[in-house]
This record gives sequence, structure tokens and C-alpha cells, in this order.
Amino acid sequence: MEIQGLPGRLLAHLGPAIASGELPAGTVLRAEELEAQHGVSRTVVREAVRILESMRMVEPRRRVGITVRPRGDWDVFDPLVIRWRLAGADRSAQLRSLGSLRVAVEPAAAALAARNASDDDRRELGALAVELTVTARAADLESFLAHDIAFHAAVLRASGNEMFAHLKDTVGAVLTGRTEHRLMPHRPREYAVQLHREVAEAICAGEPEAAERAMRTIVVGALEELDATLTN
Amino acid sequence: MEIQGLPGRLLAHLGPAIASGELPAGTVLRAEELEAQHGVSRTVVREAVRILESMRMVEPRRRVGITVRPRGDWDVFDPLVIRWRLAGADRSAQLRSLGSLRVAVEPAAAALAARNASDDDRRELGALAVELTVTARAADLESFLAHDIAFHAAVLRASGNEMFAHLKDTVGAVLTGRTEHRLMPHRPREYAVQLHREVAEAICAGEPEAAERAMRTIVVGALEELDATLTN
DNA sequence: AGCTTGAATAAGTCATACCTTTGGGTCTAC
DNA sequence: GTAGACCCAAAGGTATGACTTATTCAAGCT
Repeated sequence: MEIQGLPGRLLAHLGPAIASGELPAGTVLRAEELEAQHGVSRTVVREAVRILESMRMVEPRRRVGITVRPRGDWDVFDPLVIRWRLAGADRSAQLRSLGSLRVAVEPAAAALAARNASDDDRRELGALAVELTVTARAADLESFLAHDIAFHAAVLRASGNEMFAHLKDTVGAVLTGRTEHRLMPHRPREYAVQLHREVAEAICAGEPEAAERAMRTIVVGALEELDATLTN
Repeated sequence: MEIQGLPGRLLAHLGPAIASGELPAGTVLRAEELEAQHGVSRTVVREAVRILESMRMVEPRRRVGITVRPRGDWDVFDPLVIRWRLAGADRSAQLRSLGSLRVAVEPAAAALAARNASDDDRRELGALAVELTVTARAADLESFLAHDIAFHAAVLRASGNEMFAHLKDTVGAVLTGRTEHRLMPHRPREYAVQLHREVAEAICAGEPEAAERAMRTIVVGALEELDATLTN
């Protein structure tokens, strides 16, 4: 999944540095300096910078240098950008944005899943709902998180829409992030687990409206909890 | 916006070739061949390939070559990938996916806009609604398209969510695409224009539910028309 | 048959030389 | 003194040759 080799390493330094605001918009980097600072050759620096350019995070210009572009220009849907932002200073803003995106997408995905899911998809969702119930009761947060991620990924995939399906890693990152940063109750709420069961049942039964409604309740609830936590 | 220089040119060949299926998944390219075929140096080839790698469209491996990855792996949200797919063979599938995405996102964006839009945003939306009405009546398809794109972009931006806002180019590409490929009525439908006015009015009046409802009608209608056209 | 080993191959990296664009300073003409 | 043309230096852009490293495949050994 990651970019390999030395350019990957360089990217793993530059990306987070820019995303975190350590290198704010307008900062000018010079390729030669990057070579020296990281002890790599021109080739490596250029490839890393090219990738950042393709993410619209920097703009190299002759006679000037490599300029950091304002946040508004970045490819906010790029998985790497999302990860870097989640790890850095504006984690809150990123979580909020992603929360709204989930509110828009996941209910629609659930409705589509109720129409399009294959038998295997439905079976998997049923099984995951059971796992969620069990791990929640056992207060096994780690397993619960893993199954929660798998559940939402399964719904997105079952929707049959490739673009929805591709949001699974992003949603996974959000769920992981809020657990890591203690933005969640110590123990999964029973009513949230109940809602997941409802989603699974509605999709299995082929009831789009019910699936959409239950999923909407889940993601709206998550967004509200997030807002409540972040504004404090 | 584009990637500059020779790597950009190379990318403009390779990207569409892969997206169109001309180079199907599993195809193995060799860097040396690409150099010869395009008359460029290793440097250029490597940078272009790196970018494709960051889009997850290819995977370079030592002793093997540069392998084209299956469609399912691609970064389907990358603007370049979207454009290449829209230009190529699976334009239909891409339009369908984007249609569903619009159905999910734009109503939510309209609702948010009714809450968060600035006074300037509201003014702009009002003005654009007027323009849409006028150009529709004049059957000036070109102007209508431009204002339609601007209208949807304005709603997305007014939502205050950066991720929604970044979908403006994508939505613009969809609208342009369906006009270009005659997937639209010769003359904008009066009832569609009416709905745009309703969206603008609801956002101006700060009525989220009304804005969301009207926008949903618009995008659902667009998706249904698309489906009807493509299945024929 | 299974394991080891080695050689061939293709990408990865480095160093260097040179090209091209462009920003800014200077010099001139008015 | 200001406006314009002009030139130079600085920075990225490209090309190339030498070398490194990982990986596959097959030959050969046990």
C-alpha cells in the first residue's frame, strides 16, 4: 500500500510536515537542501516531490523553488493526505469533515446494499453483527473496533458502488482514530450495537429504507458525539 | 492543475491507456521500453511511474517490471483517474458511480449550505438560479452548462465542508460529460430549472430540509435519466 | 522430490553534466 | 526619473553512465 523505497521515506517526512502545518503554505523548499538534509540523491527527491505535486500539496517552479500550496488546494480525498492530516494538528477538522462525509455516504450505501448485496455479502453482514454484539458485551474494545471496521467496510462494498467501496479505508481510519484518541465511550453503547444489528437485518431482508434509516442514526450519532467531544 | 513537463506527457499517454483497458490488469511494462517508445530518459519514466504508483494503478517490482494493477485497486477518487475513465471505455460505469455519489453527497451539502452559507454564498446562489432560468429559456446549452456547474459548485462550497467542496470538479466533469455525449435533453427541462430555483431559495431562506429535498430530486432525476440512457 | 545456490534481470540509487525557464537587476533611451 | 530592453544567475528539468539491490528462475546437489 505504501510507496516503496527512499522516496517513500522522504514522503513520510515531508507529507506529515506539510499536513501538520510545520511547513505552512508559502514555504519554499529547495531540492538541493532536501538532498542534503535527508542524505539522498536528486532522483529520490524529485520522485517524492513529484508525488506531492500530484497531490497538489506543493508546486515546483523554476528559479523559485518548491512552494507549499495552501490547504485548500490539496487532494483531500487522497488516502495519504487523509492519514497525514489525521495524524497531525488538524485532526479535529479532518474528523469533522469525514464525519459529514460518512453521514452523506453510509446511509446511501446501506440502502444500495439492501438492493444489491449478494448472498455472501448478507451472510457476512449477519455474522459481523453477531460478532459486534458479542465483543461489545465482553467490552473487548480492540476486537469490537476490528469488527466495527469490517462491518462498515462490508456495507460499503455490498453497495456495489466502487466509489463507496473505496471509502472503506477512510472510514476505518476514522473509527480507529476516535478509539485511539478516546473519543468514544469506554464500552460500546448497547443502543449503537442494536442499530448495527438493525442495519444488517434490513440489508439481509432487502429493506432499503430501514437500512438507510438505521445507518443514518448510527453515523449522525457518531458525528454528534464527535462534535460534542471536540467543542469541549 | 496538470502535472508539468515530460513526465506529464508520458502520464497523459499511460494513464488513459490503462484506464481504457488498452493495457489491462496484469500487463507488464518495462522501464527501458517506455524510455525507447516515448523517447525520454529514465528520470522522466521513473517520475511518471511513481505517480501512477501513488494512484495505485501500477506496481513496479524488481526483476519483474511495472505491473498494471486491477481496476479495483485504483484510487477512484483521484481527479486524474476520474478524468481518464470518463474519457475512455468505461465512461458508463464511471458516470453511474459518480451519479450515486452525487445522490449521496449533494443533498447533504445543500442541507449544510442552508445552515452554514455566508451572505455572499446566498447572493451568488440566487444570481446563478436566475442565470439558469434565463439561459434555459433561451435554450443556450453552453451557457446553461457553465452556470449549472457553477451552481452545483457553489452549493458544495457553501456547505462549509472542504471534502464536499473538493467534489466540485468531479461534479463539473459529470455535467460536462453528459452534455457532450448527448445524454441530456436538447433543451433544459423547465421542471429541473424550477428545482434549482427551489434549492437556491431554500438555502437563502435557511431551510435545510427543503434544500435537501429539492437537491435530492435533482440528482435522483439525473441518475435515473442516466440509467435510462445507458441501458438502452 | 525438495532444497540450495548462483546467475541473470530489472528496478532502485547515485553522481554528474548539461538544458531551459524565469525572476530580478542593470543598463540604456526617452 | 521612469519605462523598456537586455542579460545573468539561480533553480528546477532532463539525460546518461555506473553501480547496487532485490527477486525470480533454473540448474545442480542432496
